[in-house]
Amino acid sequence: MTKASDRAYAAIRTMILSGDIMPGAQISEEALARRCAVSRTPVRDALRRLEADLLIRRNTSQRVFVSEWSRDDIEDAFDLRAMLESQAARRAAERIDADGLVRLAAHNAAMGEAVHVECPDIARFLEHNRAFHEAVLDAARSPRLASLLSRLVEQPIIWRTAQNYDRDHLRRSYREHEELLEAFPPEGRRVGGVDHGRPYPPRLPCLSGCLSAAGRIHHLNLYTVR
Amino acid sequence: MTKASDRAYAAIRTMILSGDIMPGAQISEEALARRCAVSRTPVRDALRRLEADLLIRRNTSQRVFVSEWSRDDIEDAFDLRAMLESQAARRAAERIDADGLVRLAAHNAAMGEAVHVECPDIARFLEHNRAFHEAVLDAARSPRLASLLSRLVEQPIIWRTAQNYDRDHLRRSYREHEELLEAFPPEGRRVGGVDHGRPYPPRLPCLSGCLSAAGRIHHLNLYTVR
DNA sequence: CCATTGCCATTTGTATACAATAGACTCGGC
DNA sequence: GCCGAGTCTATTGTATACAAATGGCAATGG
Repeated sequence: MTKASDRAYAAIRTMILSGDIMPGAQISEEALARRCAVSRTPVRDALRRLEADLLIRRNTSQRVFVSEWSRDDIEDAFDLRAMLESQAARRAAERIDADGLVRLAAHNAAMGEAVHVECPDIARFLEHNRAFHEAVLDAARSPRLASLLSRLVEQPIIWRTAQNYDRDHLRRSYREHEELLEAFPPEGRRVGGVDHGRPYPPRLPCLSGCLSAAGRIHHLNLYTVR
Repeated sequence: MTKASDRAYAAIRTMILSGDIMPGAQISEEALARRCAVSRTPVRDALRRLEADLLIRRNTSQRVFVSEWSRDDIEDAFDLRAMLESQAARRAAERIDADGLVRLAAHNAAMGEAVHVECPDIARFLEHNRAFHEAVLDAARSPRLASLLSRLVEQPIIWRTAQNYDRDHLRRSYREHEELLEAFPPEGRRVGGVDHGRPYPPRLPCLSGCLSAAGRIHHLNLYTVR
């Protein structure tokens, strides 16, 4: 049996990400407890975690509301994510082992397969994409970076954007992941600032996001050569 | 009367930052509750917040330990802080108002007074330094950025470093803050990508930290022209 | 009509009791 | 002596009762 607080966390998080409770809405501990069929104690626990995730906020008297997202917030979240993912890639380039490179390649290959067919398997693509990013973050070996980034990658606006990717977006992501992989030098060739004539650490790709004039996100990209 | 959970949070946090409980040590909820003279409930609350601050970690069975810091962790924390403070300064440059500029100048002036005398007032310097950074972050108007950064600025290693600044470090900080202030264009001159012949947004200073060979931090700087 | 005050309902904060669990330890069996 | 099963203890997880505080609302006075 999983813990009640974990169930509550997952349930409330899903409610927020899916838009089941609207941004700006107040949510009371008791109401959530009833919906999750647990007592207030694990709900309180879950709310603290969701607060750290920035999915909820508290007013001055500790009442809880679902976070709202202004256009400025969204741009900011993209900028921050871009910076942090770049940092992850830089660190990963210095630390990733042969195994890690294999795993990255496998995930990206699966992404390619999922999208280079008549009827793309979006769900499969997104899952391997997520795993790819997770693997890069893993190779970066920075719990702090992982902790900060996890607060950003699953924000509602980014999550919803991913749901609306079309095939071109997906192929672009795939291609850019390839570039990142090529930029990672193999293990053991990382001394003296040079890797086979190329400077080391390499000039790495970074994430990019495109915001349309209306504030709708067209393409949250992943790794793009800058 | 302040809330018990706030008191517990502050008390435990101080224990950790001051080294009163050693890094790596296990801490039980009940023991903390006794030391803080509150029940376990507010302690649990405090622990969730400290977890988000990365001051504690949990093992697989949810037991709580004070975070440990490897040299790699420390470098990483500095890099991350540098990135995030830079981002804050960039955003602040586009958003800060006349009032904000005045406040920044006042804090830096106070820092200068505190350190350009025979017997520097370190505590006063550090307080205004903190306020200066807070004001920049405030002007950046990004709750997300503020949330991420707050997880990094008060980490034990950085905190202890600040306690050991000597007068030269302090003067260097002061000077570099001046440079940052000069780089901020006044309100109303921020259109068209040019501010009186200088490109806008300006190439902004960023934070820098110096790590000695032994892993001891010599100077955590604040804003340095890059 | 508006502002102020006091009351009430709602919501969060805290303590405590008890349940569940993980890790340590003991005691046999081999 | 070593290994494993079972037990025991320390620690965390959950429910619940009650306390405190906040915000809304209505009554009252100007």
